[in-house]
Amino acid sequence: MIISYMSITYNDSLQPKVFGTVQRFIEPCILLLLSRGTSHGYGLLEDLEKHCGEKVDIGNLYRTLRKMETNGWVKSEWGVNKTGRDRRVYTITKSGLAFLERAAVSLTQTDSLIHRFFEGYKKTFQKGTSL
Amino acid sequence: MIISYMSITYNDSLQPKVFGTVQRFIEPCILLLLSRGTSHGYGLLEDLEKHCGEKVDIGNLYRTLRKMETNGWVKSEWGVNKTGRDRRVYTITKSGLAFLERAAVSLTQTDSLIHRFFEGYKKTFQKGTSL
DNA sequence: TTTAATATATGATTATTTCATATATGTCTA
DNA sequence: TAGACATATATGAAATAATCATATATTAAA
Repeated sequence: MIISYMSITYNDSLQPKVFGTVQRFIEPCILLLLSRGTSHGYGLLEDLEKHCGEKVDIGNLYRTLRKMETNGWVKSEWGVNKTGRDRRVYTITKSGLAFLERAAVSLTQTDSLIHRFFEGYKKTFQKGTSL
Repeated sequence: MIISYMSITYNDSLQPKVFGTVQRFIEPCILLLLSRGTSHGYGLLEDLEKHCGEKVDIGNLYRTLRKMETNGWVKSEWGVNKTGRDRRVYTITKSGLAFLERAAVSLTQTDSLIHRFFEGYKKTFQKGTSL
């Protein structure tokens, strides 16, 4: 999932490149959405972009869903779709809910780490510095 | 840098494994420390663990410093050390300060993304749910 | 009929992190 | 003085994660 800051990359390209994402942040996001009701890959894509305000790599999304099923956090089955092609519909499992809970706790730590950075940053740069 | 949440991994191992870190978070952290004064790799290791409260992979730290030098965010030179072996001493550059600023802005976005997740999470789970 | 939207998926590559290991210097202690 | 330990820098190899490109199928609309 694309979040966070822009920068030049390490490679030769002069193109600015997005980086600084929270690794595997998409997983708790998916689980949160599925905890409200079953959904399918493409539907999750739209919800993730709406709720997170960020672009999601569609290939990554489908691959992640399969991996999450391997982990036992979700289960899927083909659902008939009258208005289009059939969809693989995902449901959250008990194990998935438990992971979501752990992820939330852990993201609190991530959050406080970022805030610790901000505190230090403000302390250093807030008062009339040249930069 | 080790932060964030624990989980089982995708592979066969049953060992819990740390994941969910903010990618390349160590870079703005290093730059913040260097903006306060020059330092060397091992010294930064200690400061990062003290200020961030987290373990840092030493190999990753040294490699990152070299990459940051390639990017022009820091410059280094060998400094004589009377009490031990010589150290490679790093100084932040103007370009490094500029990147630090951009990173801070970007981390604000990361932060608000995590908070948006928390809001949704609380809305779904706060009121007397079974889980 | 061809374009677009919906829908799922994988191959290949790149990026990033972690784990293991190698090297060097200085201090302390048995 | 030999060995252990802390300090100090660094790279090889592997694992992990994300991105980019592409393939396929279905339906609606132009």
